[in-house]
Amino acid sequence: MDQKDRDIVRALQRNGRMTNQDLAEAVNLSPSPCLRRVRNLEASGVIQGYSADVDPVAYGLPITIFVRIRLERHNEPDVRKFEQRVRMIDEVLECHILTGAMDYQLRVLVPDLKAYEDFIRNRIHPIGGVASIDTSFVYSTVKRTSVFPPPN
Amino acid sequence: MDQKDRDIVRALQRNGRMTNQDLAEAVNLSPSPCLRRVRNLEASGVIQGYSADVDPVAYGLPITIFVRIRLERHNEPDVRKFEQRVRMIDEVLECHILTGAMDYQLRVLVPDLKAYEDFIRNRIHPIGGVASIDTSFVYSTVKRTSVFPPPN
DNA sequence: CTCCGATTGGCAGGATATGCCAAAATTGTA
DNA sequence: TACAATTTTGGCATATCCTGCCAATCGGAG
Repeated sequence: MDQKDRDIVRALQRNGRMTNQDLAEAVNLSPSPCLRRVRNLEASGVIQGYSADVDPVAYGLPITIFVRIRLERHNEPDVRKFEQRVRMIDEVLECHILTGAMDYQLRVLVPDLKAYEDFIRNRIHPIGGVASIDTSFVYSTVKRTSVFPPPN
Repeated sequence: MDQKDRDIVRALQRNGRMTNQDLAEAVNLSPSPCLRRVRNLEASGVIQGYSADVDPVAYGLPITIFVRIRLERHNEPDVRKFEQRVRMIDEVLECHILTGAMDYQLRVLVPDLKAYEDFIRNRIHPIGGVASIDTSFVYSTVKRTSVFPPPN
């Protein structure tokens, strides 16, 4: 993981479908060693995959919601059960554990408010053991990039 | 934006570098119309781009932070200035406006705590007009996907 | 200066993308 | 229901790109 690897990673974050030839040129390598570095980054798990960035509104999911959830009990079985169930919910694109009060923050995508009500009532509440739910709707997005900051 | 387009989108969210031939097979099309649909989705802005998914720890940015910021004044110039400055900060990968109290939520990536202190002191505070900052560190990530839920 | 390992560059064969045209399917209309 | 206009599809040929192999180069260590 040297400077050249970081250059490659950032170039592929900017455009994950650029040809290996263009990538090689962008990082001042010839195609062969460039491709080998990319394959190494993939095999070692630095590059976990590639994905299309899609406009959720155009796709039909105009409502993004950040949901913060706190559990009643923080014992192993309850935590495990909650996390396992959350992973299976398609509407949940992200779920992080935040330091502090054993809080979860979920990023949820739904087509309308009715779907969000369904999500809470039929997906979250049935899991059980939820102490509180705090809902924050995304009004608009000021910035969204997948390119990591350059290392200094 | 019919069902086939949605299938294409979700397949490319799962693997943004799959060949057009494989994609065509996955959505039951021949390569030609499949590629044309992809190009249309790109040209119409549904597919905004492609990016490599990179492990931030392996890259050297082990600390993810959600920062919630509230401004002192919500007038046009202050808001515009804040958003413009935030967009220029490399460490900020996301910035959303949350409904309710004109709050911002930022996703920030830094190598260590010192860098976060620098970020707050030298990037956020100099903007001015910030009333409060609430910091939540990500302890671990339970789920993270870029594939949208299927439409039902 | 010399040796050794790692990295690089170039080449050839195979796979993939892409533009074009005819065929098929779909939509709207009477 | 039948028909016509439009859209979408499938297949082919060419051009581009990927990828595995081998020799050449680079960078340290002794």
